[in-house]
Amino acid sequence: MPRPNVEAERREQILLATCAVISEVGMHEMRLADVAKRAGVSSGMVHYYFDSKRAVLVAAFEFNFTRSLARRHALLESDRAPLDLLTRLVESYLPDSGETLTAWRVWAELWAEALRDQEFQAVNERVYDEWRQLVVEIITRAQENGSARAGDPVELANMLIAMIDGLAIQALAHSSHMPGATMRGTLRAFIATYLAAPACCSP
Amino acid sequence: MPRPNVEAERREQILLATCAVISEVGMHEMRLADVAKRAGVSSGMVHYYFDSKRAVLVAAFEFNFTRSLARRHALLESDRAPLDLLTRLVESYLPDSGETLTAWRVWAELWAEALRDQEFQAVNERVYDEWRQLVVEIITRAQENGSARAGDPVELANMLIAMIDGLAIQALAHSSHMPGATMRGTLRAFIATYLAAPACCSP
Amino acid sequence: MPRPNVEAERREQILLATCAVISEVGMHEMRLADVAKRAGVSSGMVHYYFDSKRAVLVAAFEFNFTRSLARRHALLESDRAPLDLLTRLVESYLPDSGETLTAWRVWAELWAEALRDQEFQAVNERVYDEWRQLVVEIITRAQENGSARAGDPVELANMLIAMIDGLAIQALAHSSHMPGATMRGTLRAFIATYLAAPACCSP
Amino acid sequence: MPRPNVEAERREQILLATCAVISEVGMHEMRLADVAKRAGVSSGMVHYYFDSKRAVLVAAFEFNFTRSLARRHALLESDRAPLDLLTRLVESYLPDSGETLTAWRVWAELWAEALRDQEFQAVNERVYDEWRQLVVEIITRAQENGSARAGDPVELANMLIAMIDGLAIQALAHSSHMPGATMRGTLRAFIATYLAAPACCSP
DNA sequence: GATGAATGAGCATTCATTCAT
DNA sequence: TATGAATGAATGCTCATTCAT
Repeated sequence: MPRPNVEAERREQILLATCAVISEVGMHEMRLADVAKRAGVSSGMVHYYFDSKRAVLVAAFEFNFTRSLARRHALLESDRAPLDLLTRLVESYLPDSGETLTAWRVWAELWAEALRDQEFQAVNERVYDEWRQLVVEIITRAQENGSARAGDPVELANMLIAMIDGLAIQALAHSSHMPGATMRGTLRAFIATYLAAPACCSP
Repeated sequence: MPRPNVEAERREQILLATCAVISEVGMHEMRLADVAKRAGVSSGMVHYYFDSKRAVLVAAFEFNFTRSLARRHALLESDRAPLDLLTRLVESYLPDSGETLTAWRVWAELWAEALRDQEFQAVNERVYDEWRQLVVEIITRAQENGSARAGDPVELANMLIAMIDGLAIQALAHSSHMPGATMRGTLRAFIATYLAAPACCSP
Repeated sequence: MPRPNVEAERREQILLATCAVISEVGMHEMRLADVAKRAGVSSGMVHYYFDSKRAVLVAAFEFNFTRSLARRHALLESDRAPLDLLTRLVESYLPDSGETLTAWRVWAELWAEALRDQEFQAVNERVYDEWRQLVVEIITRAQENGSARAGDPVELANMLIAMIDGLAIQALAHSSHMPGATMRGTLRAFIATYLAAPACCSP
Repeated sequence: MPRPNVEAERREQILLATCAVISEVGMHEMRLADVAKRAGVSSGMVHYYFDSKRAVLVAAFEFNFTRSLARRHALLESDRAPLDLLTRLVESYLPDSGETLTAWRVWAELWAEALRDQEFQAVNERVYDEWRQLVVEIITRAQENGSARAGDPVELANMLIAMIDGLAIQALAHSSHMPGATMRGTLRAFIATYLAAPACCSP
């Protein structure tokens, strides 16, 4: 009696292993044999569920993003004040802890490859926009309750998420000029002194 | 009679070709045979001047940065007002024109690889800090003449250059949400509304 | 359902081809592609069963010795008088016939390489000592039944096997001064006039 | 004013270096660049004096033998009793000291290659026969003065020199069963108990 | 569904040889 | 004589992919 959804189970098993291997050695050094071994399946199995290495990678990038959001589900569903939520959300992306670090490294691989690969560009476009919209919405809510400065929320969101990415790259590359603390401080400063509404003018 | 500097000439010839190939196909798909062909030399010659493919890559990353700065030499030596200089400098990095685009793509490859390779990390650390210092100095001069807001110039520089990088990644990945114009507008907005001193208060 | 011993079969197939190629062109000119072609397998298959060319060579040297002994199994198990057995054994090593010639050439390659390679030294030590012990035992039995002269059987064996090797080298190098007949005659003379007990003195 | 015999000088310089390198890494791993560096000349120079790597090797093998004999000139010209001379000559070939060890290693390379190379076979034939004749003459003189047993001196010489070679191979391969002392003892025993005339029968 | 044996195209690297100087 | 820059053919090894079982 075939167990239901053995397919979904196997695919997740393989994609989890894929993300781990990408994070450790990069997508170019990643061998399907390593993925198979890590997932505890045979190499033939990987090809049974995915047409090619590239297909595994594409699926893994999507999977990486989906899990990344899922890990923040509780935070996003909490009823914190928008700017507080934004701060906590941003800080949850500091590339220091285990899962976040792995996810960042997978992200970085996707970016590098998306420079010249249309399929990866499409993945980036889709998931990165989902992430942008999330930030836009929070900023909009913050503007609505007066805690954020006025201005195009998309532009403000782009500033913030681009800054996160740029800082993360240096942090991930172990730059001595960008330890986690500096990254956190820089982002906090940006939110507090730029995104937040000026504490002025009140009577 | 030793031929003068044939070595320096050959190395530059090879590194120029290397950057072009990295930009086109990425460092992993780059073949030394392609580099040789593009440089118009034999494959053996590449190994005559460089120990390995990796050595070629490391040298190419340094070379890419050095040329990048050199292209901006005239701009940097001009006697523009600091904030104007900063704006023009930043805009010179919009990844649209030929050489700048090539340089960005090479940069992006270095970053992706620096996540897990110490030698590339060292290159990134060295050249990225040189770039950061350049921006820090301009911001400091702007603060000194009152055109930039107060605050830690290093933190302000980090915000700006991280934002440039993050926006550039999306632009380079051909995200429809980040065309060149949007990138330019976002950076201009950041400089004008955040870095620039508030145009207030003057009598 | 695992196919039975496909591995052992494939390895033997490859090692047989390896010995043939070593014999023909030497271990340094031997190409894994030649081995693969001769074994009727793909080049990748050779690497599937052996880690490296060196690993193939080491295994081939052992294989060469093992087969060499196996070919003499019937002779060694026969119930000939020890000295007669020794004579026939020695003569079976005249490097004239097909398989013996091939085996000698492989041996010679091992020796030359063992001068400066520890791994090959270990192989030589192991298999050459097995060969020495075989001769020692036969000489000992000959001494026990009075057909061989007294003396340290190991020293006598070393004299004999060293002489075989030294003569074989010249024979293999096609020296006009050491045709097969001369080699045979020299070894017979040594056994008859030195190893054999003096036929004297009996009352 | 060209110095006379700069050619002879250069050739010797190169051949000396060649023998050293062959002894250290073998003729197949020997690089002409290594030889040039060791000889203190440019790589182009080696090809100026020798047509090819093979030509260097052939010359080096001859050179190796000639020097080997030259080192024993004083011994051979001494007026020792033939059997004493033979013993000392044989012992001078124990592969332990510096120059003798080097010479043996070069010899061994020649042999291995002579198995399948006609040019090297010719070199071996020529110099090995010179060596054999030397031993034949000493044995003949020993027989003439009654110190050596009767018998075909060529066959006796072949036994002796083959035994030397066979023992040397194991000694050179660092076999734990054939240290220098064992090799010496075995050769002494052969000369004393086989080559020497039986000490019997004297009145 | 699942396995793993088998394939073979592809590439960095080495080095004898050449030749302009 | 002498140099060393330049060549390019040659090969061990990797790994995505296939497919018989």
